[in-house]
Amino acid sequence: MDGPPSYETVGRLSRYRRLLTRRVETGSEGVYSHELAAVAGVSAAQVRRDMMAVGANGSPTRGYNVEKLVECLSVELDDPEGSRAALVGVGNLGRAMLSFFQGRRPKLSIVAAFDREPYKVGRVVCGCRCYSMDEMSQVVIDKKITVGIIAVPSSAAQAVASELEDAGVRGILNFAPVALRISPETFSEDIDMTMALERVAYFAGRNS
Amino acid sequence: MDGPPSYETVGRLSRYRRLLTRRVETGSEGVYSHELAAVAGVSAAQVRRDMMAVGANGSPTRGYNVEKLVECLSVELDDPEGSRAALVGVGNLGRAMLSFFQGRRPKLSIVAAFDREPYKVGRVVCGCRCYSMDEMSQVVIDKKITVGIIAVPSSAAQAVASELEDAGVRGILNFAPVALRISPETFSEDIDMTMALERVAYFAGRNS
DNA sequence: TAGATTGTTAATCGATTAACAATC
DNA sequence: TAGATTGTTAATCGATTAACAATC
Repeated sequence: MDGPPSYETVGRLSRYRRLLTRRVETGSEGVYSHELAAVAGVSAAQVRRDMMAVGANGSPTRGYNVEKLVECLSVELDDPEGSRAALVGVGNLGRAMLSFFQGRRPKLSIVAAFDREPYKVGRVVCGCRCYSMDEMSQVVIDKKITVGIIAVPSSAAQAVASELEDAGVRGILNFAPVALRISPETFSEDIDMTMALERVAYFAGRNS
Repeated sequence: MDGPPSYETVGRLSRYRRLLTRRVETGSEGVYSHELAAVAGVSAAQVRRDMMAVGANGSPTRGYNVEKLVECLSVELDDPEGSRAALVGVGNLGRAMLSFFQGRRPKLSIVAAFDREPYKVGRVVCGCRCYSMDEMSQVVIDKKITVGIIAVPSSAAQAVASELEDAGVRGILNFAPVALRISPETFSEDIDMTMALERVAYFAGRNS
């Protein structure tokens, strides 16, 4: 395993960090790969491999030092200058994202929200100011926003994605069930909840 | 490719169906693998392979008949008796799920919602009745619910999962960022939005 | 017919797991 | 020391892609 961590690896690193952060609070010192594996729902070999990827090392007798590990994971995951995200679409889903993220991570925060509805503009939702769609490009530029969250109806998603990209956004989390046409330099991840629910329904009971 | 369709395949099948349903409305007759591939964001070879999995076949001159294809996909994806889902946790995310699903699919519907808050109980949200948590097991049994959506805080997720399982649920869509301990007969899919956003931030601009 | 596409197998690719010497 | 765990390589596994004969 050389080269940068893969898509899957980064997801697990994020998960490990959250789990370990809880563990720091309970005051535990060390953690073995099989312990972290159990709470994360992966194999112990996978954990050790991922630890290699971030250059963390442990001791055969004490396992990995929890605090050091959180530090290692943060060095890998966080941009030292921090990342700022914009939310586009302040519907139920958008508000869910805002409340999930409410000051969770010091190095990653949602610093602006945008909505088409005039009555939402100017309001502060979950600690985040809501701007009009017209202000989007300017705010994204001014606040040096590099991450966009698309939580608008499918019909509007492509236009929003293009505008975000033009304003400098280089990573998009897209909840609209459409394939975005974006430049290969921009990373995008799609979360399609309808698809996920259909899949769960499909497999429900089928693996019995 | 034999055996049942994989996790990834089922996801794509669901996506294909949605895309094709739109296409039926516009009245197109046939679709080539490369066309469907383009809108779905996958390769043409992948589409043809997936078509094999559902036993659909096309013509070298006209491609796949769109209506037939939707039918084939539905035969594979839908339970003939329909599937009923329960939503647990009527917060922002829960309401987002309800509004996404509002009578979208005839064979898959959210037929009950549950929440701890007394003021939500008895109300109808997005066409779905909200019950108290105490009624959960009974309603799940009575309505023959087989799919559960967990949109409650992490601290409550495991208890909800266990109770759903005991009441007969065999598929769980879990939005809480915890690894659920459930029986191997129950299928579960996790959607971890915080992890997804951290991952997007990580890769933003890094693949340039 | 000529040409593009389908259906299917073999090759490739990447991620996960197994195995085990080195270590504490 | 004896025993469990780490760090790392090789083996496995599964999914995607390439290739191409068959087809319309």
